[in-house]
Amino acid sequence: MAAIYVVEDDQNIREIESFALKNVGYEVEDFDCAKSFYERLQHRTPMLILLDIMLPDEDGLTILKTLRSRSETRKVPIIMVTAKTTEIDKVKGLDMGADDYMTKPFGVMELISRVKALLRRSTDGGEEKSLSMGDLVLDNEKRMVYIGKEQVDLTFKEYELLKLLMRNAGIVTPRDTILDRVWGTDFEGESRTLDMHIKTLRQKLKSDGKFIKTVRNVGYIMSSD
Amino acid sequence: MAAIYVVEDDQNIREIESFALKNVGYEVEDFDCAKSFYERLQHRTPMLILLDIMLPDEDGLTILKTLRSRSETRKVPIIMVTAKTTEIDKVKGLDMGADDYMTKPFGVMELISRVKALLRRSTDGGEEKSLSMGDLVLDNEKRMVYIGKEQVDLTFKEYELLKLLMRNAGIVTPRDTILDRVWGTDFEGESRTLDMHIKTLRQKLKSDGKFIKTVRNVGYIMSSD
DNA sequence: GAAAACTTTACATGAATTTTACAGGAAAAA
DNA sequence: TTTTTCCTGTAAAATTCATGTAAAGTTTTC
Repeated sequence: MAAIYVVEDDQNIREIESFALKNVGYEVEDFDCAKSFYERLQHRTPMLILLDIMLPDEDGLTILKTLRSRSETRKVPIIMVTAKTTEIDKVKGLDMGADDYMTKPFGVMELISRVKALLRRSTDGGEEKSLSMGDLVLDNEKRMVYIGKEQVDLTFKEYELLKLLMRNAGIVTPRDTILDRVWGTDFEGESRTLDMHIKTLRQKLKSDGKFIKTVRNVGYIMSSD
Repeated sequence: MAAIYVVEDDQNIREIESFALKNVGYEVEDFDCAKSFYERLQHRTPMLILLDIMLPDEDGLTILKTLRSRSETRKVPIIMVTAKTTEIDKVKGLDMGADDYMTKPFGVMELISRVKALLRRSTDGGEEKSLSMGDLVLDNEKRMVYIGKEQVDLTFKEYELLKLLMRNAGIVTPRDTILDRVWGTDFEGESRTLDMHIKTLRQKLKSDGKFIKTVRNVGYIMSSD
């Protein structure tokens, strides 16, 4: 699971935030300036960012704008944090695309509940976007399949086939149904086409290939046991 | 469907605009002065207005302000048109709430695409100021693309294509969608037009061209890995 | 009317898909 | 159990099909 990045120059506040979040199970990385934050961003994209508006080297709003313009971070939820109540209204008014705002000082509970709410919001919106089974993940947006971190290169039919099987994980999909859904209703004549694709799929999925099981005389089923 | 109103005193330009828009299927009504325009407005509200800044009887900016103050026209998308480049900056600076700006002379294709984009925007969301991926930057305000410091010269379609791909960075955009978004709904027949533009785009982006990946049987995806 | 932008045509290329042919092995029949 | 049958797995060859590319043609811009 990705981490939460805390960007805050005040050491005290940073530690409180960091501690609170770690305490409820999140992985946290913290930064005291924009520079180190940007550097880390090169290597890892967080699942949420807690961003202070006042930083020694760069204005929080500028950072926000930059993050929103980069494809890797465009969709990362961001909570802006500021000390002044007056300032927050100004910031909100600008509507720079932050997902939430908080004024310091704030309670630990408030922080946590806002983070949770935001994460819930950002994942619920993107439902059905991916399917997974164990370490096997099918990402429907990228149209890409992963075994853990490793990317698996599938052709069109292979992908459609796997998607169908994963959608129906745990229940048998008859051959006819597969041919119908993946190849189209009017696929005529007997041939080894489907078997062929199952074979290459199993091969490409390596050890995860065993998730695809043959149900003799009926079809195939995908299940993790 | 509602119409597009073209308000422009120069007969030549008015006819070109009018003709171009009608040609792609819009219903157009045109006016050579503010007076007749206002009269017509009493009876019918258009879905978009193309408004020249210089008119014989009333200043375009005044008209704009009036339109924005009336409840019936407050939300109608408006494109301001002006002859002088210097003037457009002034107008933009004032930020009177026009939705887009164009300087004469402009190409017919640009006009149509801006109209389409604006109509789409008025139903969808807004636009980003700039997009980036690695050292590749697309500046939507300057309407310009850079590889690091170096400026890349793109044609209109190339730019729109790249913008679409970058907006959807990380997710596959199907061919149909691309044709629909960049070329317009009514693009008929199979041809290699899209491939052609992809090819030149890849060429012009040099090493960054590899960010554009083809997803066989589906479309294209832009991603940095 | 020249130049630039865009589209079409025609063909090349190579990946994806299907076919063919046969091997292997589970279930059914003897 | 043994035999037979039928279904599925596999490999290699054949074919199909989507995309890439160049060049010519058309439209648009200036």
